[in-house]
Order: sequence, then structure tokens, then C-alpha cells
Amino acid sequence: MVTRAAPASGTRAATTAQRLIVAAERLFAEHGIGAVSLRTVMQAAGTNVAAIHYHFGSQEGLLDAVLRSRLDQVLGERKAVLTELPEGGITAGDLARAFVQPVVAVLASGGEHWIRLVGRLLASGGDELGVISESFFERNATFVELLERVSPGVPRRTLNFRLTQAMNVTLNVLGDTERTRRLQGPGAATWTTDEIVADLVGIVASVLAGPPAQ
Amino acid sequence: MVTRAAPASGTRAATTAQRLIVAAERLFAEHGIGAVSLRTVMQAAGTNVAAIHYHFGSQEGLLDAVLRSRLDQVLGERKAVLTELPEGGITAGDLARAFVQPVVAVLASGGEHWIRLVGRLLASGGDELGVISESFFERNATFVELLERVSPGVPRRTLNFRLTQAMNVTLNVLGDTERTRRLQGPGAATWTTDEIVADLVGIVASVLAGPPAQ
DNA sequence: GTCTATATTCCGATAGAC
DNA sequence: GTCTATCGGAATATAGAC
Repeated sequence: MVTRAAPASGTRAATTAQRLIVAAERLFAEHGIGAVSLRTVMQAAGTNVAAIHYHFGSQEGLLDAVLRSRLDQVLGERKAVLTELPEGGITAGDLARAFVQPVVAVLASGGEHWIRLVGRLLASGGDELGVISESFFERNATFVELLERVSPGVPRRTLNFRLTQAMNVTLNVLGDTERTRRLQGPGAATWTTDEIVADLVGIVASVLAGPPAQ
Repeated sequence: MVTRAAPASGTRAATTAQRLIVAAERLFAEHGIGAVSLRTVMQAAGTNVAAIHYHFGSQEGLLDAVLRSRLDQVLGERKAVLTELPEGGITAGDLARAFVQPVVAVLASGGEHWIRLVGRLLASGGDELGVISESFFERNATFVELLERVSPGVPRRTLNFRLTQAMNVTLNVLGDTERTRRLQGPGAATWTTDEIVADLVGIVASVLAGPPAQ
């Protein structure tokens, strides 16, 4: 039932709880939460049904553990990136890079499935995001303040709206880079992840800066 | 098994097949496809399990029928909107309005659940989109050509990328307007749908026009 | 902590009466 | 076309041995 913290680096073998989280992360991302049975997770993790109930209590507890497993990394990266921004003269491009970077960091550390899962939950509209929702999405206060400097006079409601959709786009793109490539046509097969990130930052900068004058 | 066309307007009562589609559309949108059992759908539609198998053959056939149920409307609206665009001097704002309008039309005719469902499937990354995928997303050829006039010199891959994300944002916003309001803070409770659409068009125009100069 | 065995409920799909 | 009844299997969850 109790969710343990990640072990110190250098630990030899993955514990049963860790293997369950890794397996659930992938299966939830690929097939959706409701479509994955505990038996499937248990089988992928090489253990038995009782282990899931012992460690996480229920299906919901398992999802919660999966979401928490990379939350600290994102929040820490977000905080670090914000303090590194210069005091004045921030452009929309600067903000876009700072906004996308924490998710890129998760991707680089093998968290593509986590990103896709969170993107799925964001698109689902339900309250399954649980822990994630408040600490990850709604608490964008610092970003909103910085965004106000870039776009003075724009109502706060609109700035929040742009931030929400910037996050939506970021998760949708980075949550499945292979599909992102596939959707852009046959010529995009050699698109590197760095190039995708660069184009993504461009879109996020567009969203944050607001519509062009007509 | 056979999916019938929508009845002529003026038909008095909804058929069993129609009630099943309506119920499945809502349940799939709210809880995800994999999380909805045929028994839940059957109960919401006020019929029995055998009816679903009789009309749609299987769970997959039911999803297919739900997706098709509003596809013609979107495709027709898309075609109409494109032919109404002026020959020359198109702005990114013009394109954004033309891009969003068909989805707004679906929303206005009670299709919010359908939009949310399609948005869910787009975020899921699987191939469950089936019929929708080719005719709705990938065949953006006309839009890409128009976009090339607005943004000359930009690689086609990037234009496709922008269109994909424009659709992602559109579905995410219009698929749950109540949540869109909620996410923008307590002050947004009185946001009308028309105001949301106006801000959405602004974001889509930003995405289509590309990042601002820095 | 990890396993097997099991209790109980629910699932998709079909058969057959009407 | 619509219903009841039912089959075979899979689901969550727990009990209890080790």
C-alpha cells in the first residue's frame, strides 16, 4: 500500500514495486488506463496479482504511484529553469524554451511513456490526473507573471489559456515522437528528436506570444 | 452489423441503433473506450446486450459507428469552408477561422462528446481512429497548400506539424468547454463559448503563422 | 515480501424464443 | 428487431501458506 521513494542510484536490481511501476507506465500510456488490467501489468512485470495489491492497494493506487514516479523530476527542473532566466528582456522564445525544457529532460531520461500517459489524461478531461493536476498544470503562477511581461495588457485568463494549450502541445508531441514523425509525412522519417524539439519550441513560442497582427 | 444512415429529419423516435450510438459516444468520451463495457452502454441506451451485437457486430463496430456518425458533417463543412475562402490575400487568421469552424459546427449541433472522443483518440496515439484518421487528419492537402501561401519558404514537414497541432488544440479546447473554463481560473466562469472560440482562433492563427521573429 | 489458490463479480458473445 | 438465458472466460480482490 505504501509507496516507497525511489532507491538511491547504484542500487543493483529493480524491486518488485519498481518493475510494476515501469510496466504500468508503459501499458497505461500505450492502451489507456481503463483498458489495462492488473493481470496484464503483473505479467509484464513478471510477478503475481497479489503483489500489486500488496504494494499499491488497488488499480488507482498504482496509477498514482506511476504519476508520482517522475513528478519530482519535472517540478525540480521547472524550478531550476525559471531561476536561470535573465531578469529583463525576456522574449517569447526564451519562455518557450524554458517551458519545454523540463519535459525534454523527462524524455531524455526515458520518460516518453510517462509523458504520453500524462498527455492522455490531460486530453481525457477527467480528474484522474490527481496529484499531477495541481502541482503540474494549475500552478503556473511564475510562468504567467513572466508571460505578462512579454505580452503586456493581455488578460490573465487568456494567458492561462495559452499556457494550458502550450502544455497540451508539448505533451502531445513529446509523448510519442515516433508518431509525430509518422504524421508529418514520409519525408519526416529522418527527423531527429532535436529537430522536433526545435520545431516544437517554435510552436510553443507562437502560442505564448499570441496571434499575429492582421 | 450494418450501420444505417441517419434517418431523415422529422423522424419521431430514435431507433435502438441511434440510442446506442448516442450513449456510446458520451460514455467513450467521458471514460475512454477501454473503460466502457458493452453492458454499460446497453444500460444507458435502455436496451439489452444482444442489440449491440445485432446492430454493430462487436465493440469495435460500435466505436466505428460512433466515429462515422458525425464524420460526414465535418468533412462537408470543411469542404464548404475551403471553397468560400477568397482567391488571394489570405491571412493566417482567415485560415484559422476556416480550420476551426467545422469543429465549432459539430459542437453547435450537440457533438461535444464526439469532439472529446476524437481528441482522446488523437492523444492516445494508437490506430483506433480507424476511419477518421485518413479522411480527417492526414488529408490536409488543401490546407497545406493554402498555408504555403501564408508562410512561403517554410518546409512542408513543418507546415504539416503546425496543422497537426492546430487540430490537437482545437479538439482539446472544444471537446470540453466546461473544463476549458475551469482551467483558466475562477474568473473564467462566465466565459461564453463564443469568447472561447475567439481565443481559440487566436491560438490556432499563432500556430499556423509560425513563431514570431526574435 | 512473495507466492498459490480461490471467492465473487463482470465481461463479450451467442442461442433461441417471440 | 428485440428480448431472456446462458456459456466460457477474465476481471478484481482476498485468504493463507511459506
